Amino acid sequence: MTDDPRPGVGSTTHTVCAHHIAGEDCKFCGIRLISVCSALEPDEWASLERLASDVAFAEKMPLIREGDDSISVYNVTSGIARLVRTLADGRRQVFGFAMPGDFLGLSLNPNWSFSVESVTPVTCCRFSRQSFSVFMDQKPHLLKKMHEFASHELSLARDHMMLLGRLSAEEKIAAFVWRMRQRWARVEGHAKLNVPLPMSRQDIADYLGLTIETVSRTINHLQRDRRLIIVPGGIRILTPNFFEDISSE
Amino acid sequence: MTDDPRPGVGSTTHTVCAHHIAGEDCKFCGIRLISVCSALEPDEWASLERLASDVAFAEKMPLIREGDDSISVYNVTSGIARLVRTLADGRRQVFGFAMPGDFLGLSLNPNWSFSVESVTPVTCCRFSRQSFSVFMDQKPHLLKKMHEFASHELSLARDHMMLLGRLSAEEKIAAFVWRMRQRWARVEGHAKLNVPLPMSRQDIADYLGLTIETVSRTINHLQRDRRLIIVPGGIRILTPNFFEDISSE
DNA sequence: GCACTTTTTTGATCCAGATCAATGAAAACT
DNA sequence: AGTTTTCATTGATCTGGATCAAAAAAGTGC
Repeated sequence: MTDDPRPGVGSTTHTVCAHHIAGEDCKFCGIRLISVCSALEPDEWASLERLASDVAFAEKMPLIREGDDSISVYNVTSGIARLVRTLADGRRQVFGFAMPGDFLGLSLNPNWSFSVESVTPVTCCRFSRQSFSVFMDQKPHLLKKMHEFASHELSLARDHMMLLGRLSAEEKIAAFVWRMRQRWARVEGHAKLNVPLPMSRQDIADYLGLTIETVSRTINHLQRDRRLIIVPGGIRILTPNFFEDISSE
Repeated sequence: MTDDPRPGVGSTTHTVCAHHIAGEDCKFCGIRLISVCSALEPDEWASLERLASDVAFAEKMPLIREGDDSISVYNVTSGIARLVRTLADGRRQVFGFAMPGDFLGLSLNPNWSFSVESVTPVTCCRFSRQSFSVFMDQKPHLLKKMHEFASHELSLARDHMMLLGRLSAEEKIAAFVWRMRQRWARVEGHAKLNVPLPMSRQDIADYLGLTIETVSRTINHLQRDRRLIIVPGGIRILTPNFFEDISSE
């Protein structure tokens, strides 16, 4: 085990999925302002901190398995993970990508209805569902924030239904690129034309209800049309208006 | 105006979308046990009642228009309505069907991100968003129930993403029929093999990401295979296992 | 009842995206 | 450096569901 201070780097191996990091301080947490914790006053962090443990996952590791009891809930602090459900015959649907500030376990269900797998190395702030639930019952602000997060997710889910049901392959890819740009903007505080896409083409296909071949062809077609450039680890947007128009239509 | 006692019948005309019904009593409300109101104690109903007004809509009337300010929120007490978004070029996606016990306005957004239109005559219990929000802040049980409803909707939305992204036309229709059966069971207290489908083929198509022709052909194909029978206003399931298996796969 | 509108069904044809099949390119390992 | 594995790209072909077109059925109003 190395002592590389970067989250998720050197802190795990391929044989160990997750390990505990000495509890860090909410005051220094990079996502405190964009996560559900933003509902809490500084003096409330101390009590929440006592319930939390930090965990790190190497890339391509399961954080949560569909059907498992929901023993823990998580606040993603770094990295990116996919929410996914697989049918008996292997067909897969990716519901979304969890990024820093996202909460896993918004619903109060006793077990998970989807799996979560790290795409990059991921670190999370983990709580036992039980103790988090008790804490929430004592803090109506936090419950209200959880409800805000859940309704925001519901709104994104409906946008995605529109995409899956009614957009063409090109429109799906363009909307996806634009959506990822907005999400990075939230995490990083500003929007860039360079959009990192750390997930595989297969993940993108399963998110958009396409095949890997169609995803590849469509992205390369957009490059040929000078709408974007494929760069290592992502793409660079050349014509923002094109993407914005398709996404807001 | 007639005095037909059935909800939504005779109480509206084609020129008037909605009208107020003399405030009724929560004690006699048929949906009090399945709606968000189930979070409240009998003595709390009185205070909620003071904020409520009953409204009725004729069939095929707009309850809510996408983009409008969210001035009111609604508890559906009878009838069925569709939640729908339309693109500039007319492509339409139906997000779901609101039935008795469903709440419209779970999210705290200041405006609506979809339209709601009555399919059959609909009656609702209406609240001003402002006063409902204040009431909710005073009743953490109610907030918790709202959060439960929102997370349940989110879970249904994810089921629907799987359907839209990865199921075949036949699977979509079968899953839809089974889902409608379960929803009626919740409203009526027991499941039946006769499944009323009051919405048009176009609504079903826009819900499932298909065309009206494919919906018609697929339902008729299932009838030819003796999986169901088309009956006036709906269908009758002949082989429940077939539908259950497809839906739970 | 009969004309008129709307909705559903059925048939013929087409095409966007799936499937099948290599090939290329980048990591990961020896 | 060379070998293996994984992932992305490209090409050829196929097909499920869309589109186009029309007939049948179910409402609606007079």
